Amino acid sequence: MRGAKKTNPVPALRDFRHSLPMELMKAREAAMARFRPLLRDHGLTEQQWRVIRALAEYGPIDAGELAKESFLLAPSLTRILQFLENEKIIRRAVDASDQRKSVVSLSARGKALFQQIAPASERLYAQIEAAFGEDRLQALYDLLADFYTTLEHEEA
Amino acid sequence: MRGAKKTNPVPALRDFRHSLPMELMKAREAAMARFRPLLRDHGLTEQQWRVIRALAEYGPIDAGELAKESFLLAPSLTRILQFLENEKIIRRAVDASDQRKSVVSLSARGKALFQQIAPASERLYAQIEAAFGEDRLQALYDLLADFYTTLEHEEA
DNA sequence: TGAATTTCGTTAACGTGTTAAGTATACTTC
DNA sequence: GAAGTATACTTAACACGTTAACGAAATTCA
Repeated sequence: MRGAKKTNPVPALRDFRHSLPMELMKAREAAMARFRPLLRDHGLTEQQWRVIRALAEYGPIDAGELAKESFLLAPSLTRILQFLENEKIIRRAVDASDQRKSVVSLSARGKALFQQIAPASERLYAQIEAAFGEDRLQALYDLLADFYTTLEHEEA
Repeated sequence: MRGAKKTNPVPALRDFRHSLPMELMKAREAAMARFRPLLRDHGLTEQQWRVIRALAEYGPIDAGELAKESFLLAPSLTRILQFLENEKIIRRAVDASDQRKSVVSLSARGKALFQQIAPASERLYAQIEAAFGEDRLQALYDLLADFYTTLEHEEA
């Protein structure tokens, strides 16, 4: 199917399978399927892990920044932070200069959890890179970045 | 903000932003953001629309096939079919030769709904194709297909 | 035939995605 | 400095994603 030339220049309706959002979803699902068991072993969801990773990289930051870095909507982040705080994986403090803001950081337990999961996560990632090829993976990254940058800067 | 790398609180992992599942998610989100308003105007979610499209293309099929074509898990499809049946957009009948199977098809109303939405959906799609470029879009399709094919045929 | 197994669809439980509305704090402006 | 506006986060409501368990019909096979 890859290089299939279309004999028909203008089909009435694009083939159902040729739906970009669906292709993106399938690719993402194929990748996530590799990570989910690892996270599950530690009682974490993919999104909770995203928050932990963001905190490990960007240190104590407020919830707004954290939402941007982990690409979560505010309501989702609220629920996730409630869970992580309950599990004592994160800590929260009100920003002294702006009491609306809540500054989030990893607790000692959160940092330990990160250290424990990160290496295995990296190994899985390396496995994917090896299977698909470093160059093609980079090409995919570049196209994806171009794609959403284009769409976001078009504003319909 | 984005570039402000502080001294690591925790030893470094691959740059957080270089997470393929997240890049795929962002690209998908950028695309879906264009379609959601249209669907919303018709009271449909993205997944409900996927089911309608699959039924429009593949005619009456059983729920199992429909789940595969629309890339939905069985429990999600069950809920969606309940909704669509309630709205009289689809019909269901038990398969005569296998009473476990439920054969689903679009009702007249469902077909009309499809005809009403499809052209606008195609226009939005053409708009994306024009903004990003037909050749690059094709390259993206190809890479994505290669990617999940590779991962699925590796089986970890 | 009859019991064990498999398959199809559903229900359940919990977490996230999405939109809208709400609350509290900060900012602006007169 | 009080009123109006904006911002940061939370809550609510509904739909889907994911996993597990369940009931009914089909299949296998003893």
